[in-house]
Amino acid sequence: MAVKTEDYAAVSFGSSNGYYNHNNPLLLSSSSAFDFCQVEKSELGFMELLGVKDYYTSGGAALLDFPHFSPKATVLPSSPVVKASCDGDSGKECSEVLNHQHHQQPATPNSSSISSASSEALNDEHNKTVEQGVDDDDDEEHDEEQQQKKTKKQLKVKKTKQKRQREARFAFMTKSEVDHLEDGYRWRKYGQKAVKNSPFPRSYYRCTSASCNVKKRVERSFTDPSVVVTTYEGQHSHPSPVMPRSAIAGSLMMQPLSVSTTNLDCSLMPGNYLYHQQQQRPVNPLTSLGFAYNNTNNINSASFSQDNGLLQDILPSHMLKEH
DNA sequence: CGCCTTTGACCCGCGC
DNA sequence: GCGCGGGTCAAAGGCG
Repeated sequence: MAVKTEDYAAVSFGSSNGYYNHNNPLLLSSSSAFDFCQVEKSELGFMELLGVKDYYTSGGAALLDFPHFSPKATVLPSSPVVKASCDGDSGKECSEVLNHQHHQQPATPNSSSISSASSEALNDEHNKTVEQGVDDDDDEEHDEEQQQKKTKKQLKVKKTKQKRQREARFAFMTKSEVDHLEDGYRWRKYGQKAVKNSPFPRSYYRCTSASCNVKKRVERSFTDPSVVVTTYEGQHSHPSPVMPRSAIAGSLMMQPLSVSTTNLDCSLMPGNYLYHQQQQRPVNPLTSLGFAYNNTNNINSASFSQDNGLLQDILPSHMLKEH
């Protein structure tokens, strides 16, 4: 099956400890974005695939400058990272796909694709209210109305589907106790489906922001129930609504462990998640992983020094001792 | 009351 | 044409 390279930018990453398997059917079939993708091992780092020059890996784990994963989530690591080669043409690397997509769809908050999507949605809403405004007791006309509604609904579905195919998708595997990871955005669940050959259902979420068309799917790996596969689709047209001040303070406290992260190409990131980071605070991979972000976990400098929490999962012990 | 989840129904694409 | 699986809708209900 042929897939246009601009349609999908599927990125997955696995680990040296068995999460990635070249022949793993889960990785290829659990998300429809991967149905068409041939996954290959690559020497590229995950952040590199996304256009990030500086990143930090250690001991098979990576500190990704990524949306605020909940502290209970471990981002499954960087190396070896997989690249998705689409279109059955093994010569095409994922980085090319991403760049291609970047050129085609500049991820400015007011990109044409986003504004057209929202205007279409508005038009649909308008049509709906116009239809509902016609209150007729005649059964025949009522049936006709129902028919029209049905037809328009179908058209709407078709339109959204056409649009959907152009959205880039990014899939991530995280080791997490909770299915729905905190990533700094607000989501509304709009569906849940059983996944074939899996005891775990797949959940469908949509960004609650009015004009934002970003969706994500969350499912648990049936081969390893501790692994959650999250697939983002689309790009946020707004900054993250969840950015408490404690995150900023926390990022400063964490600075001894921070690494420089420069030359970031935000447009390549799922959900444009670096938007607020560049605007509001220094980039810090640790805060991005949620250490300083989620104040419900009361992670502060004191508790940090005593209990490293997720850091123990991510950082090798010798690194923790250094601080 | 607003926001969110749940869940059955529905639509669509695809393979046989 | 039919069945299956993926994705979405929307009414109903829960919760703070």
